[in-house]
Amino acid sequence: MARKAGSDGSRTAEAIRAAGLRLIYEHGYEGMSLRDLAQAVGLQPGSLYNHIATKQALLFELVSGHMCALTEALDAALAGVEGPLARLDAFVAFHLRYHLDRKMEVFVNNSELRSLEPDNRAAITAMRRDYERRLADILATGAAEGVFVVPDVPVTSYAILAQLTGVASWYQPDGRLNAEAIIALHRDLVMHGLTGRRIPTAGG
Amino acid sequence: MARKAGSDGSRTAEAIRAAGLRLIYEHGYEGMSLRDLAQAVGLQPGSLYNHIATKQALLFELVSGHMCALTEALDAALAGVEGPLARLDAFVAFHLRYHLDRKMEVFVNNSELRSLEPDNRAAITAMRRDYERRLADILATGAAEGVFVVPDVPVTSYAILAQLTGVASWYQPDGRLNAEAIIALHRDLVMHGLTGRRIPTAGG
DNA sequence: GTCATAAACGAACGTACGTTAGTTTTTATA
DNA sequence: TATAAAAACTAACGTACGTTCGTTTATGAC
Repeated sequence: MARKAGSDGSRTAEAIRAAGLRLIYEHGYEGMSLRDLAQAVGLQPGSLYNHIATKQALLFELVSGHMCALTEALDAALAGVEGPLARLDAFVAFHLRYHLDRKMEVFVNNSELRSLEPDNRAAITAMRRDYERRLADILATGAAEGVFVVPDVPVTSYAILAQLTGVASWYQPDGRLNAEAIIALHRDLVMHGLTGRRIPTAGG
Repeated sequence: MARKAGSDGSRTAEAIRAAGLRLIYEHGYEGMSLRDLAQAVGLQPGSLYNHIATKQALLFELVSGHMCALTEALDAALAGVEGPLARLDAFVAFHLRYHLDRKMEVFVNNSELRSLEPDNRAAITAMRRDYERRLADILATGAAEGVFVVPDVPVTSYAILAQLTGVASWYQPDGRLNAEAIIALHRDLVMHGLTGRRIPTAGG
């Protein structure tokens, strides 16, 4: 046997990325063997190299792809939203909604930074800073306008991000609370935490 | 060569645990080889087996040891503290202080649960639930007394825990803010988030 | 219809892995 | 001081790893 009937490079590449994400999520980067990955997509191990350069390159693709999509989607969600209160509200809702359905991406991004080679890790770290800066800017503006109480912008933004991102580690789509309820709960926690007073929300 | 002069079993075992924690933190459980570990403590690979049963047993020892010490220390910190406000305050301060200096333990506990064999993972998960229940109890009591606004106890406790535990991922002892400032910032965030009003603190 | 290329195959290379076994030397007990 | 136990050694077992190589078959452009 050689090339299979109906085989399509882009579809195979996508299947490799999907199975790779799942296997790294389940076993870790070092714990996933390329033989396991090949079997998951129905290939021989060597055939993977028609679609990936190295195992390390696959990890970097997965992690950087997630960061790119995340930042791009955030910018779209914040476009046209004015004022620190509304922008923070939009940030919280976006970040939660985006992370609720991507628990594998989130876990891999947080636990496998150490498995990236130095240059790759530096690139991802820069992308994370870029994303975090958008929240920090909202907090700084709100603090300057007297809307938020922010004793320290970087630490406060880390605290908020940790709280929101943490949802990905326990959320189940068929769980007790639906996504909207979870978002509302976190928005209140964050808003009250920063303003020290209850904020009336449109939803009631 | 055989047994070394001055060698002491308990001291070697402790060195193995310390080096094992660091290596798992740096390379992950699968990424740490027992040959690396042996070299880190100045032994031949086979000699490790005088002190550990298997590589898996070492991981379980590290993770469960951390959870035991954490829960025990929390109970000591909460002993005699009365009332949900004071108990939440004590919980936040304790959890942060304990995690600030243990970033390796925290990371390993959060990222290597998947590397535990099923029985071991179940045991650790039970210990985590036991710890989390203590926070949930504080929140439930506070909500019943009308001190806290808690639309959902489990999700709120996850949110608070994620926020506090996240500090371990970026904190540096020689960083810009000292531990006390970080604790104060998070205590305010949590307290205002739950009460919707500013709480005067003893420290000002 | 020809033919370059894409996409798969089977087989292997060299290395590293967790673990076991048997041996040797130090320490502690009586 | 004899001796059992502790704690190290050397050596090796069988397996699995990431990756490379040459080959084979299907696809798509002219």
